[in-house]
Amino acid sequence: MRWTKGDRDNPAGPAGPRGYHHGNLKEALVRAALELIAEKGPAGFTFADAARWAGVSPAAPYRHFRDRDELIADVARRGFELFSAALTKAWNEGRPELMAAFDRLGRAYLDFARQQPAYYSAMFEAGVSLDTDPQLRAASEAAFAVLRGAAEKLVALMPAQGRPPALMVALHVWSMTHGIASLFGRGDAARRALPMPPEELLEAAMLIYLRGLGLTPGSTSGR
Amino acid sequence: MRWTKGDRDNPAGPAGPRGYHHGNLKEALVRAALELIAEKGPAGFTFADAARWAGVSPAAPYRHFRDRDELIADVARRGFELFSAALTKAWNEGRPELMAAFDRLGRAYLDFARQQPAYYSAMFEAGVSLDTDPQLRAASEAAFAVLRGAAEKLVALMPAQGRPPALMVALHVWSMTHGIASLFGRGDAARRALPMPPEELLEAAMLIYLRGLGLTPGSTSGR
DNA sequence: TGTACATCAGTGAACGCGCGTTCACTGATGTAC
DNA sequence: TGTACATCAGTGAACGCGCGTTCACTGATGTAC
Repeated sequence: MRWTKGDRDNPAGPAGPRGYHHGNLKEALVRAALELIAEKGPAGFTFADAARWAGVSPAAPYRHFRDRDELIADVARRGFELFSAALTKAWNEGRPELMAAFDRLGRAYLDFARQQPAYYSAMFEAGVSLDTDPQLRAASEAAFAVLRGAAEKLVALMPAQGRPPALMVALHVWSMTHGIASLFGRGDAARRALPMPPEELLEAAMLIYLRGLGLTPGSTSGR
Repeated sequence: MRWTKGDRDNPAGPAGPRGYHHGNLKEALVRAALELIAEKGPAGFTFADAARWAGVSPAAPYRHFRDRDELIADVARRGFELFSAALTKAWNEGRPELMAAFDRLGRAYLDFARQQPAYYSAMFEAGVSLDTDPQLRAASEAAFAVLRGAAEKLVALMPAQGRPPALMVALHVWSMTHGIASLFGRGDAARRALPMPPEELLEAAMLIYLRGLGLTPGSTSGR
C-alpha cells in the first residue's frame, strides 16, 4: 500500500473537495461503514451509502470490494484485530497480579462493546460467516486465544486433581461477558436498562464463579 | 376476532387458492415473517415479501400493520409470550426439586433459542426498541420475571446474612444463558462451533456459579 | 532528465428491479329492521 | 325470512425512489528506457 499524498481521508465526516483520485478510498469506505453501522445498525446502510459518505461515485467501491458483504467482513476482521489488541493489552500476561489482570480483561471486553458498537455489531451480529475469509476466522480465533490463555493461567492455580478444562473456563468467561455486553453494555439503542454498571455486574459474576472454582482472591498473588 | 370459514392459513407454505378475503391475514403475515426471518435473518425480508408469501397484494398488509417495524415488533411480542410460557413450564415453581427445576429452566432457554431462531432474532437482535409498544415491554418483563422468581427461590436457600440480591443473581443467570445461546446455541448459520453441547456448557457454568454462592447440590431438597 | 506508455482508480450515465406507499375501487360479510 | 345498507378486507394499478451493477471512458500516477 502506498500513496503519495499522505493519509488524506475525512477524519470526521463525509466528502470534501479532492482530486480525481481519492488516495485512500478503501480506508474511507471502512470508516463510512463504521459510521453508518453506528448510526443505523449493520443492516442500515447500503453500498451506495458508503460511496456517498466517502464522496465518490457509486461505482468506485467496486474497485476495492466485491460487494457489501465483503466490506462488512473486512470491518469485522479489523474489529477482531483491534479487539485482540485491546484484550491482550488489558490482560498483559496476567501481570503484575492475576486477579487484577483478569478483572481488566473483562472490563476491556465491555469497553470495546460500548465504545465500538459498530465493530461489535459487525463482528457478532451482522451475520457474517467466519468461513467467508480465512483472515477473518484467524482474527476471531486470535481474540478468543487471549481469553483462553487467561483461563489457562487461572486453572493452573488450582490443585492438579479436579482442575476443570481451561477451554471450558474460557468459554464460560466469554459467554458471561458476551451476554452482559449484548444485553446491557451496548453503546447504542439496543441496550436494556440495568440497575448497576455492567462492569459491576460482570465483576460480581466473576468473583462468584471463581469462588465456585475454588479460587479465592487471596490465592493468586504468585505468578 | 372471527371468521366464518375456520382457520384457513397456509400451515406450511406460501399462497394457495382462496376467495377475495383471506380470512386470517394478520396471523399469516406473522407466520410469513417468521419463515422469512428464519431463512434470511431479521433484515432479510421486506413488507412486500411477507405479502407475497401470504398470497395477497402488496397493499393488503397495511390493513393490519402500519409498517414493517410494527410487524416485527408484533413477532417479538409473541415471541416473548411463548418464551415466558416455556420458561414458566420448565421452572414449574421450582418443583419437585429446586436444582432440577433450575436446570430445566436453563435448558428451556437454550431450546427456545435453537428451535425458534426467528422469534429469538426478533426478540433480541432485530433492534426493536421495547419502548415502541407497552405490550412488548410487558411481555419482555414477564419473561425476565420467571428468571427473577427462580433466583429468589435459590437465594432463599442461603443463610440470611450474606445473601446476594436476587436481582443480581437473575441478571447473572440471564447473561450467561443468553451469552451461550447467542454464541453457540443458535439454530441458524450464525452459530459458532463448540466442542460440547451448549446445554452441558451451561450446566457446568451454573454448577460452578451456584457453588460459588455456597449452594451445593445436596442442600436444595427442601422447598 | 525527459518522454512514451502501461496501469490504476474513479467517473457518470445508464439499466432493470423491487420496494414502500397511496388510491379509488370492489367483493364479501355482518346487521338493522 | 328477506332486503337494504354499512363496514370490512383485499385489489390492482400507479408513483417516485434508490439500489446494485455494468460499461466505456478518462484523469492521474508510476515506470522503462
